[in-house]
Amino acid sequence: MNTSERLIQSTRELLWERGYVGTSPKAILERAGAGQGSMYHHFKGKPDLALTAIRRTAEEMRATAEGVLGGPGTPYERIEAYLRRERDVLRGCPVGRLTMDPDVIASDELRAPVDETLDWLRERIAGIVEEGKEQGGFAPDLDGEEVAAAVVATVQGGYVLARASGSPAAFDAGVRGLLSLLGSRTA
Amino acid sequence: MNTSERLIQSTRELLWERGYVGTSPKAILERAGAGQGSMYHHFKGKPDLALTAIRRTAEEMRATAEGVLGGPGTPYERIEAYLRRERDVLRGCPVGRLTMDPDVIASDELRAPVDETLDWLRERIAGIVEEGKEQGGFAPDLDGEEVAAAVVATVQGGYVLARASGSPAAFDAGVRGLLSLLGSRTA
DNA sequence: GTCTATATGACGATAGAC
DNA sequence: GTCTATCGTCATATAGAC
Repeated sequence: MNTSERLIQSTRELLWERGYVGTSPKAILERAGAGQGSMYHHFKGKPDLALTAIRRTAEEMRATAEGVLGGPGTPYERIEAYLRRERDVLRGCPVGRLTMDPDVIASDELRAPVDETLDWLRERIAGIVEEGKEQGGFAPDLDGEEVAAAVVATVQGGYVLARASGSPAAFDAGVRGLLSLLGSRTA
Repeated sequence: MNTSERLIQSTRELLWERGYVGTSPKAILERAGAGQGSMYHHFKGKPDLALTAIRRTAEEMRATAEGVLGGPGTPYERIEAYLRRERDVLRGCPVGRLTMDPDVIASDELRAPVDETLDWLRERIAGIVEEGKEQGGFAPDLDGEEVAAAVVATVQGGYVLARASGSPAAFDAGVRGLLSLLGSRTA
């Protein structure tokens, strides 16, 4: 892996672990095994490198989600598969956690990939719910966008509960709770 | 308000806006209109002041939630009131946001009030769900703890969606989505 | 391209005057 | 109790050698 790529990967890891405000160029360089000069040769500065890293992470998360949501099964099963997919729960969501970062929220450019990713996810799930309504799997009075927002929020909030308690149990409980409500609205 | 109290209030505001890592003693002092000496006279340092501030915020959040959850109405109505209660959605949750702060998670002492508050909230709501099951308002196959986790997660995750998009709409959609699922399980 | 050296200011804390 | 002065370190970036 070349230096530029190592810088991006190190930044992705640190943004996930410590957020934007908590990540210093120095820490990135140490992890990447590079000197100051390399970073400022390949990138304009910390925001530029972070933007590249965030875009990469966002792309990857989208691909992972699509792998489950676009898989086989009924609409309910695909949403269940998304909710139950294996996660490193205590690490939190590498995209969602950035919404708690003041510098990310203050910058339209840094916030954009976060917004686009979560928006895409909600739309994707909303479409699946609508599909389920047509097929008769989901109750026709459900609103796809609303249920999708609840699904994504349960995941994002599940990370919060898990990290607060230091255990993935609360995440899993929330998922089971939502599925128990959703499952009863299926045929 | 005395200096000690001003320091606590300023810290509470900054922790909400910028988190622990993003809040410097200097910023606290400027907002409180105090000098360095005052802070180190009243508190041992940044972690000590932050702990005091977090405990205060946690207490207040608990009281606010109890005001709604302990109010009148059926179990469903009280949970609905909690979910729909007025919030400054784009500011996020002053307690939940701390779970994304690496230094808070790394310190058992700083994490404790966060954990206790969210845990209390889940237990409180779980009890209301169980109450609803006994009264026949909620379907008997529901698990109180699981539904409670889904309720709290929807709120915490709703903040994430709202902040990502820069609009409270996604929070409201998630709440409506969850209520539409929960409402159909009531008598 | 990558490195080290350097600059400027911020971070978190201490010392000691008043 | 509150203030200013000072400290050693880190954050972010630039300069310029190799």
